[in-house]
Amino acid sequence: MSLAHAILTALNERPSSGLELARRFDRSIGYFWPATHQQIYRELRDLERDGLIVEVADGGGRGGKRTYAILEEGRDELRRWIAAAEDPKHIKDSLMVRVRASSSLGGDLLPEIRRHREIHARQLAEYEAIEKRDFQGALSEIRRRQYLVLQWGLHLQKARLDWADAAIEQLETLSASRGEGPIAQDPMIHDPKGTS
Amino acid sequence: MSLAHAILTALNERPSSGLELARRFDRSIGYFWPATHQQIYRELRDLERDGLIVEVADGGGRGGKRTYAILEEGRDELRRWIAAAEDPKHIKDSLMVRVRASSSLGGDLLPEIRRHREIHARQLAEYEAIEKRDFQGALSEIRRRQYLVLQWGLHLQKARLDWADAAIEQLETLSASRGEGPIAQDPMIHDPKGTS
DNA sequence: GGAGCCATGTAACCCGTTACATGATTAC
DNA sequence: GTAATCATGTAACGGGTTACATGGCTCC
Repeated sequence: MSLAHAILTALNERPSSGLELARRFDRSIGYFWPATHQQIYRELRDLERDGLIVEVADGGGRGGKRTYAILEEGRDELRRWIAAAEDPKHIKDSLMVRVRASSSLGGDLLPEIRRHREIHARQLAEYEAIEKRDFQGALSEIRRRQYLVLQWGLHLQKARLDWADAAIEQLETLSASRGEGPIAQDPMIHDPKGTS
Repeated sequence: MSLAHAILTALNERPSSGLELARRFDRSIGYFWPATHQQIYRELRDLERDGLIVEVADGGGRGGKRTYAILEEGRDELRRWIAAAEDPKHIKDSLMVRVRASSSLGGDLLPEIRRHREIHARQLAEYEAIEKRDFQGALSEIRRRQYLVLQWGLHLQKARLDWADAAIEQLETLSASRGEGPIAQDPMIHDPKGTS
């Protein structure tokens, strides 16, 4: 239920058209709430219908640029949402499921983990470049809060990188001691309490 | 597209009924691929239709327990999927969007961040308990791979905890120096290159 | 025979994904 | 005038969420 709120946040910073929002979502806000232009257009329609935003400087329908701005009702809704309690969502991570699957089925995950390692290293470098470029020296309060968001990105990518490095090391020493192949014939795994 | 694979992974470890799977998904596998019983029943139906699993020890329809086991075709599909390249998915994090929103709208996020801190501290403690209980001393290869998955859980919760602690500290020193309330009257924010 | 739980299932809705369609503007 | 790009939009599908329905078993 929060693509709407992410869009309200973006429009609260600056009135924008759908495509401008889509492009802004490729960076900054989109790092933590990605969205395609199709989703954004649908949501803009709904937000306008609900009276939280308005179209300004109308430029007609298909093909013409439509710029939207947030209304006071939209800010009210944003304030309400900021203050609301909302638990962190569980993260889906197919790589972890595959590691788990490989523990009973075998298979060489090293190339894939190395590939992910590089992706996270690149993302980390990108965040660090943003940090150097935009968050040096004395910061306004607004900027300091934006910095907090970037800091989470840095933390997350570092954690992924650390995990990948540890995993690569552990799997290399494992595969050095034997040839690859299925690890277990028996599908049952060791599970002392039957609660796995 | 990988709830099916998560279920195949679970069934490869041990044949199970729908509800047993749902319960197993509340722990272990479900930490990285959560699923409700409704999803699981739907997926079991489709997997059986596609010939990747079979019902064994049939107990009739509504109200009777149905136990499923993986077929060799299911294992083939799992092997194929383990080896396939699949990029890490972007993570949606509504707390980060709210921090960003609060940077132009104001609002006190400290209570919410403290609440999240406690949730992550509890989850970390849970993972550490599992580590102590199940991953001490010499480990089989199977168990070592399962340990890798747990290690990612530990990394992730530690990163969240660290971020929360840093955020709490920074926001406390900020709010100590002024009263709460909107930070900016002007919805436009500082954005040197217009690329935020 | 009713309360509570185990177990499977249906239905409606929302959101995200993918593929495609169409109009407007600019560059040559 | 046509190709490329900007910009908005439609349609179909699939997965996840929530609420609810139903049958069977056990305990008292």
